[in-house]
Amino acid sequence: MSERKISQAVISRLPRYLRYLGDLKDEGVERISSHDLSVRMHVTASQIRQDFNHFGGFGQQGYGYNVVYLYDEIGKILGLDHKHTMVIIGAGNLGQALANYMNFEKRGFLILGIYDKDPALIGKQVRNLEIEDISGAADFIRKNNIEIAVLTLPKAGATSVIGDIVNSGIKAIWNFAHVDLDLPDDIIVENVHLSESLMKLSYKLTSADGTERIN
Amino acid sequence: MSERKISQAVISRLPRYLRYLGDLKDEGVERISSHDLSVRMHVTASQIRQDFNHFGGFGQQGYGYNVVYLYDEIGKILGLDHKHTMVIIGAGNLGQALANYMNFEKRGFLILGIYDKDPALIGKQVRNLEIEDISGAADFIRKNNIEIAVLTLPKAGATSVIGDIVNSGIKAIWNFAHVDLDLPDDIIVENVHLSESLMKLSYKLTSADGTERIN
DNA sequence: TAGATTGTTAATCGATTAACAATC
DNA sequence: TAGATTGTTAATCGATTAACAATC
Repeated sequence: MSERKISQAVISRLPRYLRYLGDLKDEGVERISSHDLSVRMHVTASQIRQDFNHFGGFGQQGYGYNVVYLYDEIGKILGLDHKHTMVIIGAGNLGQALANYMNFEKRGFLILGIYDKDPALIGKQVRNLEIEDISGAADFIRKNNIEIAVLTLPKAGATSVIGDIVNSGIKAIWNFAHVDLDLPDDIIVENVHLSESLMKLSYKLTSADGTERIN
Repeated sequence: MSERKISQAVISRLPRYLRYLGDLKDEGVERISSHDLSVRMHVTASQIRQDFNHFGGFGQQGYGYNVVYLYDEIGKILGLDHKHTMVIIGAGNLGQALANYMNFEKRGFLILGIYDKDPALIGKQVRNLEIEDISGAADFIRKNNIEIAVLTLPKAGATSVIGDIVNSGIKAIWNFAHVDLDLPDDIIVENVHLSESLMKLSYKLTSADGTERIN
């Protein structure tokens, strides 16, 4: 808020920086220059310095960047120094897979509820949670101040459920449904459109092989 | 190949165009102008026309674009007029969720095998497939000319398995593992880094709320 | 101190938007 | 024909890269 707006491109690169710095930390590397990091990551040193300097000076002339310090700072920028609470809306295969995925918890993302409308699923145990009826989701979010709703529903289900969720005081939606959610400005949306990702792959596959389209 | 290189930004927008055109088709809309589409999609009409014109003239002055024709053409550009064969490498929660996801099949993406190294999983039925030992994956890819390997493995597993897969003649990798694969140029990679997506969401959440970082 | 490397300004490159002539 | 709307060129904007003075 106090800083100038950071571009989407820069933000998208932060998690990757964090990953490489984590690896360096694990290797016991103490400091790294933008140049050495650029070689590892296959980006320009200039971009690395520009990116970091959006958030203030993390390095030292003649020395480079302290790996642990930089790792921690980028973690803070990404909000990984706080815990975050989540519920999963839609307990199909993908919803259950996300609920079972332990690594989110390690990063401080706590899954506190999982919901579905299918009576066949309600009551089923997923990890340490029981799948509950979707009708109770909004109330749970409100009472527990849940920050993030993970939408893992089919397209049709998503649009019908979204109204309730929006009015529950949810702060962000991690959207796996194949729809563009039209939400109030103060609700954050991050989309994961798997089928679009697969189509991009298909495009590259198609344009790469010799068999050029006749039209 | 014959055309000038299309930028990544344009390619990324194609699946979204396809989705909106599919919706219009379902609504029975016969033709649409770049302006009307721009209003629906919240992009500029100029961008729409520029994007389409990378692939040739799909429209008609004074008329606009024929919805069904444009839908089909973008589908062809994305390679959705062919079938594509896939195997899933890693039969954990995410691998099984993807295997069970019916919509890929509708688009012509056929999952023909699912592999894991965990003896507890091998033999388990997932949809119409049985989880097989990972040691047989490369051979299966080679014999059946499989195009796409879906990597749904933990980081450590991914790096150890990737060598075999690369030498099997695979054409593309849909990578869900948290690593940057270092592959020969002729193998296409499309990454889906879920944890990076969640971190971006976390960033927005953190920078949006009043509690600005002290540093 | 001399060498290394940052932080930052300036130059370049590419992508988006605007404008309009071509044409259905 | 007149009106609408594309295809395409030109202008603008933003992001990336290069360069270098500041400084550890």
